[in-house]
Order: sequence, then C-alpha cells, then structure tokens
Amino acid sequence: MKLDSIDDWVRTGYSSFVTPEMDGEEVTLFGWVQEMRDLGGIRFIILQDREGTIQVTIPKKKVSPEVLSKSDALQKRYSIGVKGTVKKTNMSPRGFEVLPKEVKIFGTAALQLPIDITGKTPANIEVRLDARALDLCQEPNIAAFKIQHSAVEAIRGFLFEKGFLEVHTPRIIASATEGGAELFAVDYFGEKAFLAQSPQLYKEQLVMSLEKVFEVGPFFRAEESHTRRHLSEFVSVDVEQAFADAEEVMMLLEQLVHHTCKAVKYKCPKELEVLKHKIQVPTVPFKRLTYDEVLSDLKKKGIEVPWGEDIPTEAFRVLGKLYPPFYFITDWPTHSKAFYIKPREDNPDLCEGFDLMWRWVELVSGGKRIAEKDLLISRLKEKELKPEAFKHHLQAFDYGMPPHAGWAIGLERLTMMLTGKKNIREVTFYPRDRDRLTP
RNA sequence: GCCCAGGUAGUAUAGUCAGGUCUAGUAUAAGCGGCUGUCGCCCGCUAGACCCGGGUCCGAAUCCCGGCCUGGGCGCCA
Repeated sequence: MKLDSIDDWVRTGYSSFVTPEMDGEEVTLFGWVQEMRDLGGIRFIILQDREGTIQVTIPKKKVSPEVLSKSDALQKRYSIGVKGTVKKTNMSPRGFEVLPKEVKIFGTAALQLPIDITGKTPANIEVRLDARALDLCQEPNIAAFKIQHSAVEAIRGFLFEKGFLEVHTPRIIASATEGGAELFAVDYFGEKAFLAQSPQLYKEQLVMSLEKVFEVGPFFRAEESHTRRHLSEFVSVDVEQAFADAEEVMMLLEQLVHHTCKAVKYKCPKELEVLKHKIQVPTVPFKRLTYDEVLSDLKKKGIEVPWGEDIPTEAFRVLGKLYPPFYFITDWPTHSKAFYIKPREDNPDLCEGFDLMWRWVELVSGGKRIAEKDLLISRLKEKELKPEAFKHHLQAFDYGMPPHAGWAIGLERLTMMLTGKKNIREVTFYPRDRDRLTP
C-alpha cells in the first residue's frame, strides 16, 4: 500500500481536546484505528490516541469517494490522520462525532494482531510482554504509566521545593558498592567492571558538596529472584541529606508519600477510573514500629522469629494486615543491615536503619549513615568486605563528612501501590528479570 | 537455588481426574458476504490448535518417563 505523507497537516489537538461545543468546527486528528464497526450503509471508526478515543463516522453515501475508499482500506492499528467536521449528536459515545473530509493512512499493521487490543479477550502477561510495544497501546497500560509519570513529577516537584538538587551518579562501577546483592559484570575496555546496584556511596559523597541530593534512575541486581515484586533492572528514587538524622528523613519520606498519593489522586482521576483503582491518601505520621515490637507482635500471632533474623515474607503478610497501609520498621539489628548504616550509640547491636512497608511489601529502605571513617572501616571488616576495595569512597571521609541520612524508594513498587497492579512487570515498560531479557 | 502448578487455533479457554462419536467444543480475533446509528453492533459462511521426544495400550489431547517452555510461592534481595 502506498502510504500518505503528513504534508502540511497539523494536529488541532488530542482526541480529548474535542467537545460537543465545537459543533461545526474543522479539526485535524492523528492516531490509530482501535476498532471499526461497519453496519453496511454507515461505518464507525474508533480513533485512538494517547489521551483517549474519538468516533469518526462515515455515512457511505454522503462522504467523498476518496474518503470512502480510504476507509475501505483501514484495519485495526493503522496509523491515520483525519481532517473533518465536528458534529454534535447524542447518538455517539462522547456526544459528538467527526465527519471526515479527508483521511490519510500513515502506517499499516499486521492482519492478525498477537493480542486483542480492544480488551475483549485479555492475554496473559507473558504473551503481552512478548508483544510489549503493541500491549502498551492498551488503555489500562497507558493509564498505569501516566500514573507513574505523575508520581515522578510529584516527587521531583516535592524534592525541588524542599531544596534538593537532582544528581546523576555512575551506572558503571569498578567494584562492589555495598556487598549484599549480586552484581552484573561488564567488560570495560578489557577491565572488569559492574553495573551499579545503587548510588549509595556516590550520593553519600555528594552530601559533602551539594548537601541535599536526589537521583531517579535505573539500578541492577543480579539476584535469582522469582517473585512479582523483583526485577533485575529497576528504578530507584534515592535521597540523601547532610546534617540530618533518621527521623528527619523519615518525616520527609512520609510527607513525600502523602504528597504523591494526593497529587496522583487529583491529577489522574481518569486513569484511576480506567484501572478501577482508588487511592487512599494516607494520614501522617505513619506508624513507627521497632524491630523488637514487630517480633513480639508476630509472636502473639504465632510466628516465632529468632532475634537477629530477617523477617520472612509470611510474617510481613501478617504485619501488613495488622498495620495497613504504611508503617515504618526501625531499630533493626545492626548486622542485618548494610555496612554504612549507623549503629545506635546507646546500643550498637541496634542500628538507625529503617524500612517503610506498604502492606507486606518493602517500599523504601533507608537510615542514618556512618560518618566516621574508623567506624565505617570496622563495619566493613565485620561484613567481611575489604576496606582496600573502598579506598576511593573512604577518602571522602578525610574531607569533612557531615552526619547524613537518606533512603531509596523502589519506583515500580510505588507504582504498584498507586495503580493496584499486582505484578511489578505490569508497571515496567520493558521488564528485565531472571527469565526475560527481551524485548 | 528449592517447591508447586501448567503447556489445546492469533488470543482466551472447555475437554485430561475415571483413555474410545474428540472427525477436539466455545468465545474473541482473522477472511468472505449481508445490514444506515453502532458503541463488547448483529446475522450467515470459511479457514485455524492438542509443546517436543519416547513408552504403555487394540486405541493417548487424556496415563507413564525424559526434555523444553511458562506461571506462582519460598529463599536471596530492595
């Protein structure tokens, strides 16, 4: 098929821009054929764009032969342009329809699409991810990612307002940043390098100069996780603040979560409606539980966790029901947290690390950091990490490291909370996990 | 890494337990035809599938073994 050129056509607006009050006006619309219903003498084309759908009506005897033959050729997902007149009528979905004077075909599509884009026969997540570019055209997916966008916008706005500077740290690093999670190795001009699992050490160094920083970006974990809440590549919203303790950044965090829920609820009512999801804006402050309190609560529920052990998923599910929807867990055993988390001065077995839980899912991890070089070195050794491997980071502590604290939100987990999606891959454009590297 | 479940047209499923009119049903998508107010349009027709390999049996989509793939749970981890 010979495709049309866009020529001098300029879009008058998205589908959502047109209203019944524009009766008689000429509009130029761009988008995709979502559906066609041909009743014989009259044909309805549902044109879809990012903002929604619009009905283009073709009374076959009344339109020009050119428009009729163009519309004969149309199929689902064809990318098209329509120049036509708005006509107010209560017979169409949005109280008006567009009667075309000219139709252009910009791009064609396969006859048989791998998934049903009208949503009548929903496909499995695996099939959808294999055809992700097409899958993302579906309204619920557009809605979910618009919500994610609004969340990021709200987060940035909030942090800018609080005086944080947005920074960018390396994705390619020379050695293990913090132990714990496994790293992906890459070849760096013949030298062994790794993909960063977190900006932790860099953002700590940056508080020496910029004081209050945040970063939004992808990080990589080579864990063999096989769950609905883990990815090999995920987006982290990292914050670090100089001259702050754990409580100060926890307050910042709960305000941010509150603000983000409110912003999304206000900005995305249409998207939430599409997803049939309601956002409950949480009240602040969030419940603060110590690790010891959690253990005793669990014991009352018949779950014994030996002191010092990590809390198993089963136990988090119980806690999630006890303290919905958000709660902090503080005062973790020092040895259970990363080496840079500050042990409590009055009891070094406990530390100033915290987690923010949403139901049973860990949404945010943070804490007050160690600012004293000697203590940091001894913590490295306790974790069986070699201080030598961290010499470039450690040297920063010779130049006036301030007390500081921070946290990191898993953006996709936050989006799950905001959209009601139960699988993290639903809210990731092109998810990477143990079993998926494509598309 | 461990455990559980499952692979049937483009998609989603029924059938599998109790092997035999299963010549594999249905919906949706696709093709053709019809229809001037659809909005999950409707009606008729057409084409389209039992993951791979081996075994048991007169007979396997169905039972057994191996493989591959997928989903989920746990662990790891955030």
